[in-house]
Amino acid sequence: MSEEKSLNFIEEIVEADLKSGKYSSIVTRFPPEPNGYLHIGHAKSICLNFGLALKYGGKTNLRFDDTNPVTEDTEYVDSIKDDVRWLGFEWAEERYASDYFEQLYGFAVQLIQKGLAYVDDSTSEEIAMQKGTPTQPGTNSPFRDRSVEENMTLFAEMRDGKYKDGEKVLRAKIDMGHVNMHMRDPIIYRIKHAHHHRTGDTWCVYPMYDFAHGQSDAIENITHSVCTLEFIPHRALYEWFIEQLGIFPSKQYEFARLNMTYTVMSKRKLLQLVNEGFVNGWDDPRMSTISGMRRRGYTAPAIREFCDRIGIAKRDNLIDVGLLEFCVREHLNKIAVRRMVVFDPLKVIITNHNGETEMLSSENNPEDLNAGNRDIPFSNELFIEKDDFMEVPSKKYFRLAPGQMVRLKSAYIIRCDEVVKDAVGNITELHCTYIPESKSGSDTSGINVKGTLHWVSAKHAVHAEVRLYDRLFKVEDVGNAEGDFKDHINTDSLEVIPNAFAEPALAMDSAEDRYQFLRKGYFCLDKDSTPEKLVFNRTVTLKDTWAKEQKKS
RNA sequence: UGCCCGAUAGUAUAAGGGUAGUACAACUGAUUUUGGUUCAGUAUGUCUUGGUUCGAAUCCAGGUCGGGCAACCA
Repeated sequence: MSEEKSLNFIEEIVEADLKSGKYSSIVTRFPPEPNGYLHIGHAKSICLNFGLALKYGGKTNLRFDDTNPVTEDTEYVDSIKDDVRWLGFEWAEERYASDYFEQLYGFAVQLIQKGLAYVDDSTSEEIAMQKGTPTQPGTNSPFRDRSVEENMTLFAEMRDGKYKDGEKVLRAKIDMGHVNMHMRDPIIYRIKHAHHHRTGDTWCVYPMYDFAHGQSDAIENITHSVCTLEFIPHRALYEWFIEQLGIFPSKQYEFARLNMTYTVMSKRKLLQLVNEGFVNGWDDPRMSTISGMRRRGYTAPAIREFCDRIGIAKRDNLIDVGLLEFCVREHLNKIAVRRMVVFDPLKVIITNHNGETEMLSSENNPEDLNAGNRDIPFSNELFIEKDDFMEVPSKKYFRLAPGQMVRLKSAYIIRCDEVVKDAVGNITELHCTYIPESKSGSDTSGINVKGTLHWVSAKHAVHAEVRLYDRLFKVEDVGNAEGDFKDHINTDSLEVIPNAFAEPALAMDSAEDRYQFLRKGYFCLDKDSTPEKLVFNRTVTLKDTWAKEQKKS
């Protein structure tokens, strides 16, 4: 049991900090802004942050970074909590940056008193001009040298609602010539007469991210504040505030965010897909959201496994969505019960069978014998998949063809004797004979066949709607593709089979079940399903080497 | 043209001065009452140029390439 899994660079830092005695235990946090649903990229961050605390003994807070009331909403808070729990993690404490508004305001006052912050009357355009450019230093605001007393008065008046949105801001007084743009007197408070989802109308001044995040970390004694690469330039500011305020020295570490092929990961783009009707809501099974994946039938262990396999590093990456699908199949193969469902039926008449219903037994899961067996009715009228018959079979085709034999899974071997067609020449049914001695489990026929097909008895079949999903985008790297990302949407990403034929056992299972429809893929019950009308989502297909073989020719 | 971050098979990720490994993907084959699963195997990689060293993916220097940095967003 020497599974010596190598550490990622953040684990190395944590281990070093623990070993050196800098900390005796760690505290991390997952800090979403409640302005959208969580996606698989957040899952990576969740697994990292919660995983660290789990691995090294510590705790993780869930903290909502709710400093911008105009975009945030409790709907998102609720969905985020659901998703984190569903992924299998428990937070030590549920916190909100808005819990700290009074404290944060106090920090701002401290800065003013130290002469390190000032109220600026410049317009946003003027402030942008003052910033300079990455290659040119900025210039001081004409309001930069207001007295402490004047700043105190003005800032208090801002809080009291004396000014309109945008009329004044509070800025940190650092260095307009700094090479780091974020250190050029960043805005730390702005006026927004807006209703906040938690504090209501108590406040009309709100701190900026940079003046809330690090301080919130410090308040919570976060030891390792892990975020994505784009915050690297913010680190200097993060540390500057902590130092000037003399508060707990949380440290920020950055890793590369997840990018995945054939999908988008930004909340802005996901929101657009929802608002403009390209998908049916945040939990549409084609979305990269956690809730979408959940509805699609992805399991939490599979997503956790995926996050574990992709690793943590600092270089930009584009992960093959195939790896996620692999993890999903890997888990589902172990837990899904097998059922037979025919999507595109072709009728088969067994001419030498008397038509009486015969109950056959089949294993629920060959990977897990404890899953038991279920009964399947067999009779003289069956459906098989149209794909599973070829009048003129191609070379390596070993399904049904005139004169050929195949096994029906868990039933009998049949031979195709006659192809029946309508006036136009379409195949309407097949007449076959079955080999009574070839019954599954007690086969004395001595016949060997290469193909095994799934099937259902026509008169016992239950009806179901099946929704087949494909990738939402046609190009691998959507983020770097030419033009608007919506130009690359795959318009065939949803195919609905309104009336598939399923074996009766399927009607008696529960919503939590995961299925493998034999030779078709993994499926789960959709929330639209009712006892009168079953609706299934295809979670992921089975690996299909036959399709690959066909593509070659 | 300033500053910051990065560069290892197709895609990710290890190796922390001493045999370049693992996973997914690809390809061969075996097994199979799912063209699934499982098993065995094959091919493919250190951005570049110098330097240090007995020895460099690793340390140093220059270059190249990719990404980021100027929202009253987070």
